[in-house]
Amino acid sequence: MTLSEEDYIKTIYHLSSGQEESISTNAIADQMATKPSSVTDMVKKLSEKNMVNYKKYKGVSLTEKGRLTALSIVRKHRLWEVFLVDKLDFAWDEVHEVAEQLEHIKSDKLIDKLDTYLGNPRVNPHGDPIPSKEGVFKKSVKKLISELPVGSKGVCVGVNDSSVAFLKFLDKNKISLGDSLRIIEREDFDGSVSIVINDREMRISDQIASNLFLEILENK
Amino acid sequence: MTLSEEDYIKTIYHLSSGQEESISTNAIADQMATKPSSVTDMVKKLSEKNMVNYKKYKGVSLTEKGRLTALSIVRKHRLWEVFLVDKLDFAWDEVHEVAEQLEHIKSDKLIDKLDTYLGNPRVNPHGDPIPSKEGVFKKSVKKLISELPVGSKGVCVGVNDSSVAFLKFLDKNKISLGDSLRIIEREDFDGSVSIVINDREMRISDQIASNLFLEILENK
DNA sequence: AATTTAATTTAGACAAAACTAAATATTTGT
DNA sequence: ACAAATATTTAGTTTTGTCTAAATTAAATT
Ligand SMILES: [Mn+2]
Ligand SMILES: [Mn+2]
Ligand SMILES: [Mn+2]
Ligand SMILES: [Mn+2]
Repeated sequence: MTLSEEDYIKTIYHLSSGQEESISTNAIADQMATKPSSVTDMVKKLSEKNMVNYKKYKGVSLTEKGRLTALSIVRKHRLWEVFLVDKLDFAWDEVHEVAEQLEHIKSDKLIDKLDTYLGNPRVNPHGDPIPSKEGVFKKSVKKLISELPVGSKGVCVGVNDSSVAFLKFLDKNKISLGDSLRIIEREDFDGSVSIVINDREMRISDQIASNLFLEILENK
Repeated sequence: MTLSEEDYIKTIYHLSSGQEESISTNAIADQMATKPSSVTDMVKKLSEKNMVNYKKYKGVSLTEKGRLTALSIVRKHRLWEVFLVDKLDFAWDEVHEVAEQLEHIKSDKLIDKLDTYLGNPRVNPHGDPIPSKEGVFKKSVKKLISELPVGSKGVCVGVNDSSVAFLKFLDKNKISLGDSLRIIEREDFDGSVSIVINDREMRISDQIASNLFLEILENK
């Protein structure tokens, strides 16, 4: 697999987000900042190599072989991201570009040893799950805090309402995407929720709980 | 700079071993396992970019710009080798191939932080010096035991042959890089050498003496 | 259902980096 | 000095991955 082939496979994987979905030529071209005609060429080659299912004008989907290849690249990408943040002290938003290069280094031994060295992490600095060597990983499911039972644990990954007011509230209360959060108690009366976030306990209203997504880690 | 250009620059640097020497097309082709005609093409391109001085049929040498570029790649290569051995527990002879890939990762921040993380090492696991960010490095005054007179004292800093067999021999005989060593006597008949290493006297064959580098403290 | 619009593929071109075979320059040996 | 051997360059191809422009197919609108 060339670097370019790997990036295509990974993009197709991300666009189909684990599903069997058929991905369009234009969607891939947009995502990769390339031209649809280039995508057609590459997709034909990947089809020859049994990495994707492709029929003219009908879009493309990963074969099982392609899916496993994608997961192996995603595994490398996210392990390197952990390395950059945990060991080299990069900020979480600086790592993606470098990991985009490092994910293409060819050495099974390297990635095994890196995994061990990092303590076999299961998520990257953004909270995305890291597939195992065999391509198994905990599929992440994001849900609103208001929809989750007491005791749930997860990582803040998104907002439902992205109004300035809501984002300002998050800033003021030192809540950032990527923060770990646990639900301690829910008040039936008003739907307000006690949470522990970054080792700090606080109470949030139902309006807040209905606007903040948690990524829950469950077995796939 | 493309990956390929970088490998050419680095090869030219190593073949001229720091000197102003003019390097032949065939020497580069041999070293890189490629064809002389490919070298000619690349050398023309590097000349366009002011990385090398080139005149038809007269060989090639690095410009100052080319030399600094080479040193930056060597720096990355050797820092990654330290990382692989010190942090990931690779053996000496396993690191070069992976470092050959890692040296091409583009990120100044990455290599700065890696350098800090490793404790600003000045040599790689084979005892070769690591240039600073500015391209300055201590030119190694290391010599093979077989080339040194009786009475020489020094520190083991590198190996010539990094084969598994040789590294295993060193392990078995508790010889590590950093150990102090003194040459007691040399047998003319077979070139074997008596040494004192870590207050322990032993005799090593000419083959061993020809593969172990000392950094000299006193020469007498 | 016909027409317009959008998506996709094809055809032809290009740049990078490699190759082979042939031409040319340099070096070596007598 | 000159022929033979060797080194180097040139010319022409190949592969990979990209592009533009044109043709074709599919989808959306009237
Ligand atoms: Mn990333
Ligand atoms: Mn990538
Ligand atoms: Mn090396
Ligand atoms: Mn390399």
